[in-house]
Amino acid sequence: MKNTDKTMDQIVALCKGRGFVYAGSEIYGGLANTWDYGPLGVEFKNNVKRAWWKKFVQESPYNVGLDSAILMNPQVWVASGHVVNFNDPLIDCKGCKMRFRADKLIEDFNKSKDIEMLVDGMKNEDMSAYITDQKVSCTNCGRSDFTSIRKFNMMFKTFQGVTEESQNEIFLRPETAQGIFVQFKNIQRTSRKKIPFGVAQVGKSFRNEITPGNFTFRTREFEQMEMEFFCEPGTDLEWFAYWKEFCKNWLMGLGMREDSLRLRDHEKEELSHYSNATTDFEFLFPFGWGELWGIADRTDFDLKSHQASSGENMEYFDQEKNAKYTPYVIEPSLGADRAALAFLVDAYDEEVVDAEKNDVRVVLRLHPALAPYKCAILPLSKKLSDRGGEIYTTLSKQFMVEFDEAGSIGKRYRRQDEIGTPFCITVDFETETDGCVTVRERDSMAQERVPVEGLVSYLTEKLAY
RNA sequence: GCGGGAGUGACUCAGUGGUAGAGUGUCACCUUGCCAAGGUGAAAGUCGCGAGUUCGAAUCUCGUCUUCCGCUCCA
Repeated sequence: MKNTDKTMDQIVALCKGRGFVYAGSEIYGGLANTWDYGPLGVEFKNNVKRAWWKKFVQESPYNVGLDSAILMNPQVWVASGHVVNFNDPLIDCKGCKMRFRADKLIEDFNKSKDIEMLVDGMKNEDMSAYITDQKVSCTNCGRSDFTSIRKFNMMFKTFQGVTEESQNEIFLRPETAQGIFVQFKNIQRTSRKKIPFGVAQVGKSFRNEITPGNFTFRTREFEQMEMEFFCEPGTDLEWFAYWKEFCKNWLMGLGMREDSLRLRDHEKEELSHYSNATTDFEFLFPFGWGELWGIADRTDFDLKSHQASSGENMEYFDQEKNAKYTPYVIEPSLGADRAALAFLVDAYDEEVVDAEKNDVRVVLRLHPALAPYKCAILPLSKKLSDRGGEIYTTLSKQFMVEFDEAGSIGKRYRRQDEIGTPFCITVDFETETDGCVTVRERDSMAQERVPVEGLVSYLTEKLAY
């Protein structure tokens, strides 16, 4: 089943119906584009994050972790360029009330007139003047009568301080990366890491997106899994290629399908102000290709900015080479919610069992490492519940497992298939005499007889990744 | 913000003026002994909210809120 044959509605329905993701604040009518991860969703998303951490921190000889604060000194965002650059110049057509991004409007206008011009970096006043002078017209109604340009900063603001007079305006971080940069010296010193090394972080970020949507794909509150990899200038492109491959392998290792993924290198003109190479990992969602993972060579932009802004020396001293330099940075930045959604979409499958009876088996073919439950214990009869309960107690010390004795065995298999449980264990009447249970595998539906004593090691081996 | 849809039990919907119904799902009991839908029963909705018209509103009118899709993107 191809991803484009699926609909987001199917995914959303499954998520809500089985407790992966609910709409936020639902009893109050909701709050647009907020989502809560339910009992299965939190397991699943945690597994995604855990798998990432395992690959990028635990198993990596280069990397260490960090968990920095969401609230930071506002000066951080001045230095990073977010105060200046992280806002969109919005402009409204007075005629039809359509809203545009001023730079986009000019670009589209120029394109239609075959005018070559660099719009990026234009000041708002200049854009305003250009729009008036050139009689740039509204792409919707054709009139050229616009409001002035208003800046729309995408950072969430809040206030710190108890009394109103003492309150300081601060921001919720729009990316986790800066937390890493500002702690670069501390981390380097205390971890005794030598360049090249990386710092990984998982955490919430907030962006006041003008257009959120597509379920959990673009939300204003989201979770990132970012790494900043510090390397010697000149070796950055090499490392860029290395991490690109590394990231791809991680996705493939967790069962992402090859035809769901494509890599797109940014053109020179497309690169952001801090980058000299960027590659987007795009995933084929039911609504089309969407960015999943951005890998950027951020050069020494951030460390240099913070050094200039804070006065703190951010250089690294290479003992071996007896040289001082500001490291270059490779940043693979992945959205945890997006990654989770991508794996979910990829895994979703409908299997027609009997077309005449309209019988469809929904299977979530999740990689076992990502599945909320690793295994379900299903006693064939309620008379076997006690034995099943004992097995549950044993296994639950090692794995996230479920126990279900309600309904026919077939129905219970279906329930587990739908939430991606890779293994089901049935306790039957032979269990008492031969000490074995039947382990049934989700995708192949193959069954195997396994001794109860050997279950933990059996599953451990099966679940290793 | 603009344009267009939509709000009835958890889900899908029926009900167009006489004060709510079905299927699915959930739960209990029985049945079932390895791949859904067998039986009996139960819980669950002030029909988004407010006002108006009317003897009477889920149903008509107005307002309001929420949500979804599209538009301005890039984790």
